[in-house]
Amino acid sequence: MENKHQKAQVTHYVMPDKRAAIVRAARAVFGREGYTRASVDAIAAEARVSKRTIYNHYTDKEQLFLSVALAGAADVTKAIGEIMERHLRKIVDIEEDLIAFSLDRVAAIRAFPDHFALVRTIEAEVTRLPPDMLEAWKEAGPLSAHIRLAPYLRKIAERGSLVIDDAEEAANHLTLLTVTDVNQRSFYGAIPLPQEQVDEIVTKGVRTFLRLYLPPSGTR
Amino acid sequence: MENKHQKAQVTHYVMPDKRAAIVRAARAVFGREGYTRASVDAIAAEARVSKRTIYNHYTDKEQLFLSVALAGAADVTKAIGEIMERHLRKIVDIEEDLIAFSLDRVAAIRAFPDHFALVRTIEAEVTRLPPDMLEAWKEAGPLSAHIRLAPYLRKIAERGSLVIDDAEEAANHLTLLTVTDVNQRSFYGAIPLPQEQVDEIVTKGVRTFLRLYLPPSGTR
DNA sequence: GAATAGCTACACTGATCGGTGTACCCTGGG
DNA sequence: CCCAGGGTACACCGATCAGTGTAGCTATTC
Repeated sequence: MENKHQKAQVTHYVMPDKRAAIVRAARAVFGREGYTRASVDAIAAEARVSKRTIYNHYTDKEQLFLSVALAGAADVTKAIGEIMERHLRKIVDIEEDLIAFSLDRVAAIRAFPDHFALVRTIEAEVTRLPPDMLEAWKEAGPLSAHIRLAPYLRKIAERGSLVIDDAEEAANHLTLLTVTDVNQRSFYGAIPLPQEQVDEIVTKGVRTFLRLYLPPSGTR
Repeated sequence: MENKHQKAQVTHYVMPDKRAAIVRAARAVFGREGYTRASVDAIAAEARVSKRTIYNHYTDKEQLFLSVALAGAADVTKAIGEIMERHLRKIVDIEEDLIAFSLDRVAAIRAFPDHFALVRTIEAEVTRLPPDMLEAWKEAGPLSAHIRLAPYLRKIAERGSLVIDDAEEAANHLTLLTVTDVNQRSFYGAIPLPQEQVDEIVTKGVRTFLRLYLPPSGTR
């Protein structure tokens, strides 16, 4: 236990970014084990931090969990926002761009495996969560992704590439036909789908979406 | 089964359908508390049964859980099969019938609250489940609902009310646009949606489905 | 009326875990 | 040089829980 502060390399007691280490570890352990199974001792070990330190930063196991859940949702929302901006700001080929966007969006889920494992835990614990916390989480996470997609679609429709009257509904449809379908089959990536299957679902999903929203003929 | 030939109220040690009582109680407690939180003592109490009896019927907490999960999936699949048969055998008005079907299908979820609470637990524990058990559960439950819907749609298409080339894909689309949407927003009914909102989602979902699959003009 | 099968009550073990208290240690600042 | 703040190691408490063992009860069957 003392072997770390010996010579050097192990940047241990150096940073007050203990907090960040705790958050990362908690995300991993909560995701891996679920809320009840996850022991604070295990989180402390994974964070290379003493259990006492955790309780100096957080009053509760529950508060730690909620804090981590909210932070993760914000991270993911931000990442997805960037993906939207990257693919949907300028449309070249509507089908290609929507497919590329959706593939990246799906890939984002697999880029945050710990967080989405934790999402499954949240959904399981949903009845035991403080209602205001649940609301806050929904808004920081899943809801915000929806709401932020709509304006992009609206703008694309204004340029004439799509025919949309209810942009939020359209956003919902695109999400259901791609991300939700993949998530449901892969349990948010916990039981991963082969990439080719993901490609197929997303491609077909976007094409189906376009059957709903593509202008009838040659409006450019 | 045997509880009737006794006069008195407390139908306690009368029946060997202890098993049924245990299953019901386990479903409720597992659903309410999640796998880890649920204590075998609590299940025994809820089943009005001694803990020892549970361990005489099931080797394990885990085996009990899996057994209950499989049985519940079968129950729900059967119920949904009946709903399909009731609404989709004979089509009168395709829109009305699909809406009525989907509303009943959504209602079925709220008719088995314990089971779907347990579904959320399964999804959370998915990485800790024996893979063959997960496969068996998927096939007894969610997958089978999909697969059994497709033939109905195919038959409807043969009669000319819909234009479908891939019936399984169409079934998937109908499910995504109605049941999945509702489930996702309500966490499988754990945080219930107001009925009017359910009606709206389902109605719009079916109409969107019909935009995809309704024959172009007057093919009767 | 005896045996059998299923159930119950109850006590117990071993382990885990949330949370706390405490004495000590390291570091940087004045 | 000393002090304060944050970290650590460690021991501890009380509670919960899976699972077992056992002795005794009840009803049915032969």
